[in-house]
Amino acid sequence: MSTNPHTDQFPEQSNGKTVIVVTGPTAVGKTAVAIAIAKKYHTEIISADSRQCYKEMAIGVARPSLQELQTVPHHFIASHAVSETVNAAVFEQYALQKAQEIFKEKNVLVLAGGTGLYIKAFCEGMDEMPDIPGTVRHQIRANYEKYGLPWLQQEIQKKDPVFYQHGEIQNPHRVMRALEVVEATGNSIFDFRTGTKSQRNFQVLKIGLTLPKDELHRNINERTDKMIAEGLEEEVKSLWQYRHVNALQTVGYAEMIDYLNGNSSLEQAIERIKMNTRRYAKRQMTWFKKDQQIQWFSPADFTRIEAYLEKSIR
RNA sequence: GGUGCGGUAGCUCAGUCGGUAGAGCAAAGGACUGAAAAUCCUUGUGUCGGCGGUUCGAUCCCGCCCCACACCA
Repeated sequence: MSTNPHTDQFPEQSNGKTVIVVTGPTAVGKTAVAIAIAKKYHTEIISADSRQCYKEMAIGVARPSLQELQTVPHHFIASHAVSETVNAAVFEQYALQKAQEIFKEKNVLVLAGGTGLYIKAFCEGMDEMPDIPGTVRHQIRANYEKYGLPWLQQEIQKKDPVFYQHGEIQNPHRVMRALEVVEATGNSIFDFRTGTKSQRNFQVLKIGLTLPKDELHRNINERTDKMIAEGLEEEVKSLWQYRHVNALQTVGYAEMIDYLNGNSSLEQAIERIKMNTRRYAKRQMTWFKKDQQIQWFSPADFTRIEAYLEKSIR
């Protein structure tokens, strides 16, 4: 009998290939551990970070250093433009494609990052969803800007009463998504969400990194101060024309934009970056705690991580 | 030293015509399948500065003390 459910993930399909997921809250120390694992297995890293993929954003998203990026090949880092549309589905396709390429030469690869939804999309897949014409999406957003949440709720009640009853109707993002799906297809978004997990032809091992809260907060504070010292303000200024795109709706950027708009002092902006990063880390932990496949380690405990991997990789 | 104004939740403050108190922010918990570093939901007991007094009953009134700020000497 097995004492470890994770090694039994996809017994038939594992095919001798293994994806080592390295995840955990922001500023916990994922980069160093991921690189150490990748070096040990002479393989590559696919980032699972929804912000480090933008080539114009480096300082504020804590992109790995040039030296780190040269040590081990990285993918989905500085790979897209801030003006491009990147989302969980785009990531799934991109990462799966990269994984296939890497698996031609190697038996192991590392997927490292803190975006829980992206990791889930990679490991379990997402349901097939219809393409939404850009005009439909823009029209809905424009109306939301103009008339607010009540308009969205009214529309969804008319067009998708089931969602109105069971969906998150306080959440503008979710209502807009549901609305664009009914408008484009005539069907409720619930009809497309089957929740079936895709079978992958690789074994998945999930390593979660965690630290006591006070240590994590110290890391966050130090890293924020470092970002400022390295020129976050200049980076944000250089992206000024993009300040409204989704990529810039990011901790570190939003607060600096506020400051540059004259809505706060630099000191206030820095404090708010630290605070919002703490909150982000908390939200990440809320997501990860539910994932029973994750094996938790301290980032400093590489010996135990190695031992776990050695006994689990097939 | 004198006068004035304060001392209420981690912070900023409201309030109780005397019946043991409430907002914002912070914080905590949670949700989340095409914006996810986003977005959304839930949660408010604290010697009402200290010690006495009046009162059936004081955080509220009275006295003294401590602390902060301002002004006058």
